[in-house]
Amino acid sequence: MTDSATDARARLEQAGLEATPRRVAVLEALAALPHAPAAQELLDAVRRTTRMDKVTLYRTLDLLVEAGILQRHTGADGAFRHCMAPAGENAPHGHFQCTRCGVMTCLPPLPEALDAAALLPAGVTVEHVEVRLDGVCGRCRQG
Amino acid sequence: MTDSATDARARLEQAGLEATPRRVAVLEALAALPHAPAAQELLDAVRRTTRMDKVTLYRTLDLLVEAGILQRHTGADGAFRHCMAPAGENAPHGHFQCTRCGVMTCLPPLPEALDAAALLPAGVTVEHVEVRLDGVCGRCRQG
DNA sequence: TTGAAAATGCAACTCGGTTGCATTTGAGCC
DNA sequence: GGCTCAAATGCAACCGAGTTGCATTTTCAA
Ligand SMILES: [Mn+2]
Ligand SMILES: [Mn+2]
Ligand SMILES: [Zn+2]
Ligand SMILES: [Zn+2]
Repeated sequence: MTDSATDARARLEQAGLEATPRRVAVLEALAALPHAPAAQELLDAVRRTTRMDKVTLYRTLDLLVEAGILQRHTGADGAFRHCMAPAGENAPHGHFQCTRCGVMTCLPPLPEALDAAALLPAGVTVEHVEVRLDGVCGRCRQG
Repeated sequence: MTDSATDARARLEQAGLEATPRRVAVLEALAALPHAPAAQELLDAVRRTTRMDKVTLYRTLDLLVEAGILQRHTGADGAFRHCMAPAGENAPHGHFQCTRCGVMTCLPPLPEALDAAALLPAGVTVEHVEVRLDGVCGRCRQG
């Protein structure tokens, strides 16, 4: 049993969720990827070790987002990406997405400047802040 | 001929695009809406005055975004929204989207704090900044 | 061991958006 | 006013991400 699997189990049980093989596999695959993958890429990664239907993946992602273990972000292409929520940390972070290869990478925590709710119309409540920088990554820019 | 139609024609011709009835109708409908609609809502609005196929709308939106007349933004639900790009202004603005009714509203120009490319990995080029605040709007919050 | 609840798989479906191709429109020209 | 040809539009079929309903399997507690 790898320690990443142990970590995955710990986070699941800590959230009161059953540590099933697919859920552990999803968390392990996600931890092994250096970026925030789309569902299809994550499914491919999981399937290298575990048989899983795409419906199960989508249901698992819903569950993990609901439990606060994962964060869901909107890609410039309209497809969702998921990344690990830093454990015990609640500072939101933004993402960079390459318009050529589509890879989305996590950025360090945002400056507080964004919390400036001064911009907001009156009477609204903000639950989530999404910041995405779109451009060309080093590799696609012919690095 | 309303002056909003005249404005629409002006912007189209200024961009070197033919001012066809559908294009003018799309720009007029968009200018009349107080927010950044999804394609279906925009199509409904246009159809109150003009017969238009959804494919024509999507092609028109592509064209207007390409010409810099419209901006395209990703909604929290994965569907795109479009809003008028302020003429002659290039400061990016963010959006607020209500998680209950789905309405997306434009916000005033962003503070410069976001341009802090200090957060970025080396070798990347940023072309577009997308900022979206998700929460509950005044009306849905039972105003 | 067994029974019920939860998790998973499979097929069919929805919805936003796209593609190919036939038809119509309209600006430039006579 | 009538041609001409490219651009614009409509229609049908399609695509991919994500969802729903329901049958089957797994898990865990009694
Ligand atoms: Mn992230
Ligand atoms: Mn806007
Ligand atoms: Zn790239
Ligand atoms: Zn609302």
